[in-house]
Amino acid sequence: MFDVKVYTIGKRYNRVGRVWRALQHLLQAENADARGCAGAFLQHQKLATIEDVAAIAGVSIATVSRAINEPGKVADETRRRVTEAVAKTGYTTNAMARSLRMRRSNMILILAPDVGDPNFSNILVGLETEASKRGYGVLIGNTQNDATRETDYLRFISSNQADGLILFTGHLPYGFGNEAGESRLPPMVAVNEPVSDSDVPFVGVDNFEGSRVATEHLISQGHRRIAFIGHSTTKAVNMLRERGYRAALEGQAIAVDPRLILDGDGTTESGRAATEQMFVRDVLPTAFLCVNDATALGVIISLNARKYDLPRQFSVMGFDDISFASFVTPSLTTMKQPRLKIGEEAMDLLLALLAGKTPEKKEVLLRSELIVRNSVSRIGRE
Amino acid sequence: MFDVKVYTIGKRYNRVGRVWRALQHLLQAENADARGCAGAFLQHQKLATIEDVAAIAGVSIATVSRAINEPGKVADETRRRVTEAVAKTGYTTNAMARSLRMRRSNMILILAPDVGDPNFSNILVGLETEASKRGYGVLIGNTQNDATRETDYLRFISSNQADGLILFTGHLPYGFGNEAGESRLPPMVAVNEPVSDSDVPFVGVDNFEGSRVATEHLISQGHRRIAFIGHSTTKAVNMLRERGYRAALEGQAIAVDPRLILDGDGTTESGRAATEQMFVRDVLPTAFLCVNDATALGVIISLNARKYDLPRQFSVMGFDDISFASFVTPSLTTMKQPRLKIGEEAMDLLLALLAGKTPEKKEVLLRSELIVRNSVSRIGRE
DNA sequence: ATCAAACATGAAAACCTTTACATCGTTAGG
DNA sequence: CCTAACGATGTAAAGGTTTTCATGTTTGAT
Repeated sequence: MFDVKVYTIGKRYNRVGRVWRALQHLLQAENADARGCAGAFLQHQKLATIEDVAAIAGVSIATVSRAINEPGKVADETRRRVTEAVAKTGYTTNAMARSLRMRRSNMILILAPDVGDPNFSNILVGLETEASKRGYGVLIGNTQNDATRETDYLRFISSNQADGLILFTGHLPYGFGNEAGESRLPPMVAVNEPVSDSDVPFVGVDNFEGSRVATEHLISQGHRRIAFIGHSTTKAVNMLRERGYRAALEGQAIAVDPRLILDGDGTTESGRAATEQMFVRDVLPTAFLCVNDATALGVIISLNARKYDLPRQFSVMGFDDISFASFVTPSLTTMKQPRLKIGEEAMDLLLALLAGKTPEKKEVLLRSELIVRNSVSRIGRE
Repeated sequence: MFDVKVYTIGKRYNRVGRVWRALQHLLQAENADARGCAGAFLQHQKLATIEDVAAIAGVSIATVSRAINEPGKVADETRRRVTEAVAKTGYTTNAMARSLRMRRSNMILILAPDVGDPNFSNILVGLETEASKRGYGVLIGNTQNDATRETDYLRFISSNQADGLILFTGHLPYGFGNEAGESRLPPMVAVNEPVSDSDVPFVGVDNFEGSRVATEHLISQGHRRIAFIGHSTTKAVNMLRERGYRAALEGQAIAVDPRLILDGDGTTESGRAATEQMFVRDVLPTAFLCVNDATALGVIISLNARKYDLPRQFSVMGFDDISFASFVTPSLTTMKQPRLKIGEEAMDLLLALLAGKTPEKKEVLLRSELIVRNSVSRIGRE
């Protein structure tokens, strides 16, 4: 009994305090107005709160909240008054309070080893576009493959500042699963590279298929001795692209010559080194299929340095279609990754996960597109 | 009197509620533990709160907060107990609650017309690195020069989700100053392009000086007839670079030939168009100073198409040193923008503004660096 | 006319911190 | 011995939402 009474008085007290505060705000707002725009750069301006709006509209804050978030649930007339009050005060929901209450920040953290990577940026644009369209914000973390930084970024997750995670890194961030309390993985989606040894959903290009198409293009131009530059036993992407290459050759009943398959880690330097090695060994192809554009560039540089006339004497094909592919001489024939689309699909998938849906597939593979430029020619005299 | 009594009881009640809740959390945590890692992907896991920590350490939540944020203010023994409790629970401060209370989110919003722009990414890396080092997070907004999107991103500012703003856009975001309540500008710093008609602090490269150095380099190679490609009456960057070009010529007492100054908006296409125009008019320079690398690329493509031997017959110089500059044939001699440094300085300045400091300068200009490659040669027979 | 269901709104709890103020014990200075 | 100052800690308010539950009102069916 006593408790109940206390309660009631407590309520009253509280309510009065709120209204009073609301009035304070209004007064301050008017003052600020009178002062003109002088305080434009002032930092801790009092912004209008939901209470100010409620006071003006003559309703409770609950109603204001509903009018904004579930317009169908309030009477037309009330909604009109609230809308008007919002306009008058310039009210915007305080996202912090909202997130605190809803335990959801509507933010996505993107972890990438290097934001400057040309392969990265357009995927990022896609991610950002889709997120923004759906009312989410995008937080970026540039890890530079540094374990400390990766761990550090997890604070965004554990402190509720981000609801989900996009991984460009190809592995789970260090720092997950160390401490008992730390082991909580947020919903996440991998992009660019699949996360090894895990069931993290992946969105990316179909590397096997793309590489097969690329090889078939070379074959269609009459090439039979096609080198593959970029063999690797560790990089998943390289392995898939090599498999596509092999599949295409086998499909056309062309024997795979192991001397035409050279190691490479996907850097320009590795492309050049591999080419030089071929000349040293004197086992030459008529066409080079490179694991990516950067490698192809190395090959082209090496061939140009040896004064070969491209693409007459050698054809070179890349993969990815990164920005400089069209600027090299000869401009690079390659497979274009649908980066924008990859970003959009990945974000879409992540938001679905956040909404509690279980995706039907753990892997979304998009088609790459053959971009014909000038680095591949029909095989001629040679 | 009565009020006071009510108050006291209210407190007790509240306090009991808190402890009870804290115990609940602990129980749940143990349960979760017992269940193993099954709930790894579970979304709304209850995380440990400051109250759990307080309960375990046997202190009040205020003390926990102090132990974490102002370690000097609590006794050694207490601090030890709190630290231990934090470790045991895996507690992380809830950033939302913290931001709400402190009215500060420790987030910076970056507004850029196109995140994919090669000029952009390394500045972004610099911005991000510095922000992260100082405990700030970085939120990106890709506006695509769309007024609607720019306005839309302001919600991050007005909803307190970001404390400051980095502008790549060269203008204030649309939507500021429209409504009475909307006119509040957060602290901001411009980068890449200064914001016209405003006193927004700018961090960037010294375009005038850089362009002067570039021109002098061409002069030092014996060139006297130097074209400037990229004249503009609207773009501040173009205007500054043209002024640097003129200053260098005048410094060496070389007359400025207006027929050698051509319009250009900084795109590759504009570089090509300008070059073609020169051949049509038959007023030819020995060297092309281009307003940026993209323009230079257009010039090179055009000259290559006309089968000129570069750099023997024409020298071409760029500005920016974007990623493909070293891959073009001939590789591009250019002025390198210290992008990482620009990003770091800009973020440093913004954080200083946020801390309430008034910067001494409204403009931080960094030196660009001459990168000598193969597109410029000493003038020879011609 | 009666009752249930539907509808519109309000009250207050909950989300989790930080911090001004109060309290209490200890120490130093007079 | 008294007081002041100080150091360590606790109490509760404040920050601005969303949402459950309760309350009162209207509608519709019987």
